[in-house]
Formats: sequence, structure tokens, C-alpha cells
Amino acid sequence: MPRSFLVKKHFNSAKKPNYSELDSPTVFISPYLYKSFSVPAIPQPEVLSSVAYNPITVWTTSSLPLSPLPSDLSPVSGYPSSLGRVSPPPLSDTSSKAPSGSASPVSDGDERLHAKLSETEPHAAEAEKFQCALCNKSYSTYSGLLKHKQLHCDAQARKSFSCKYCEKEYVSLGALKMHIRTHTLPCVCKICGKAFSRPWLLQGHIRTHTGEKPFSCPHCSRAFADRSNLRAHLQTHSDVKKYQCKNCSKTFSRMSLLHKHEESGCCVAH
DNA sequence: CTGGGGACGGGGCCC
DNA sequence: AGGGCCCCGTCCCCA
Repeated sequence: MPRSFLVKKHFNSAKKPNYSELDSPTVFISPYLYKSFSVPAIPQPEVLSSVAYNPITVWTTSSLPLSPLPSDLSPVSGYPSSLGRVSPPPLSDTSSKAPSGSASPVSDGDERLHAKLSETEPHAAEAEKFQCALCNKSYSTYSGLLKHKQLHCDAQARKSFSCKYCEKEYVSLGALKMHIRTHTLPCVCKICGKAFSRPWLLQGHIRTHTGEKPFSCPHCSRAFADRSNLRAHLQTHSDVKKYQCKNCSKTFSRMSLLHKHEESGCCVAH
């Protein structure tokens, strides 16, 4: 019996593409995935070792290296703040995975460079003999032009792989191609028509049809179709949960639960 | 309300 | 270079 999540509501259509309205043709995934439907498309994984999932580190929201956007980090203007899913604003260089809790050193450096460049920009009245072929900016000295090219235009030219579906830019074609898959969703489920960006996402989805749960908990009889869900489940067997409130020291199995706890007022009450 | 499960997204690493 | 996989994470739903 299909659960309601299979008809997941996407409140933000801008974030979640409408699979039926993609302007690029979708390609059905290779038939090998369906060669034997009852047999998993991926090799049966070994039962995960409990050691690998025995967390030692206790994180707090203040120490999390990849904590989601805290409340003091509002989205960059121009991007909808009503996104149901909290996601960082597109960075100029998305190939670098900077912690969302801190400014990207790349973009920060770029801003500083921009400021520096505007300081050194020649006055219009001055003779501007040296012109940048890329942006047509003129400089009175060759060193000024050289500096501009090295610090600004050449750097910009290197980020020349732009997504035609959104504003993201990538430094490599491979990174861009992978990103574009999130728009084109070339992996389509033959059973329900749902589309995915990557084959293994489709494989995981197919398990929702087959009921296959290859990831077993070594501590109890539960099994999961998704390794991440097993990882989260293993937290429930741990006395000390991974995520700790920095005020009351209560620990939680998921960061989202810690966030809920903090938002509910624990930290205010203490 | 809280905790947990299900489904899925995306970057990074490895081969 | 590109695909497969891992890991971390989010969102939604339900008990």
C-alpha cells in the first residue's frame, strides 16, 4: 500500500522541478536495473559493522562543521526565503564545500578583490590605454590591467561553466554536468514515473517498490532500505547521542531533533 | 510534542 | 573524465 510520501507535496515548485514539465527529454535508465526486478540492482551489501556506526564525537550546534543555516544566516537576497528546504544560497564557486556556518573563503576573497579593484580603478579623466578584452575595462597602466586580469577577469573566465537552468556556476564541466542532472532528472522509475538525478537514487527508490531492505541493524531485527536511515537508527541504540544541546547537555540522535529542542525554548529557559 | 522512520538531495572521494 | 558509492544532511510523516 503506497504511503503518502510517495505523493510528496512540493510546496515550492521552484525548488522541486515538475517531472512532467521538464523541457529536456528524460532518458530511461539502463535496463540492467530492471533485469531481474526481484534481485537488487546493486550487490547485496554486507551487514554494516556496528563499529563503523558507533559515534564517539558529540556535536553541538555550535561545533558542527556542517551545521545547517543558523538563524543569523539569512539567505542572500534574491533567493526565496520561503524555501521549504533550508539550503545555502548559491555560491559563486559551488565546487568548494565550505561550511555553511562560515563565509566561503572564495567568495569572501572575491569581494575583497572587488573592493581592492575599485580602489585602484583609474579615473575616467585619466588616459586609459590598456583595455581588458574580456570586460572592456580600461586602465591607465599595464600593471593595472594585468592586476585586473589576474585577479578578476581571468578568475571569472575560469568559472565559465554555467547552468542554463539556474544561476550556478562551476569550475569544471564535470561538476556542471553532475549538477545539470538535478534539473534533467534522467533516471526515471519505470513503475511510477518518478525521476531522479542519479542512478543510485533511483535504485533506492526502487526499493520502496520491492520492499528490499539490505541494510540490517546489528543490534536489533530492523532493516532499512537506505544506509543513511540505518545510520540514524543506530543512534537510537546509543546511550550518548551524537548531537548535544550545549545548554542542558541533552543529546539527540538527529541534528533536526536538536534544532527542534533548541527552538522549543530550552536554550532560552537556561 | 517528541522521537524515529522513510525517502531523497547533493558534494566529495575513489576507481 | 565519468560513474559508483559514501557520507551528511533535510524534509515529511507517523506513532
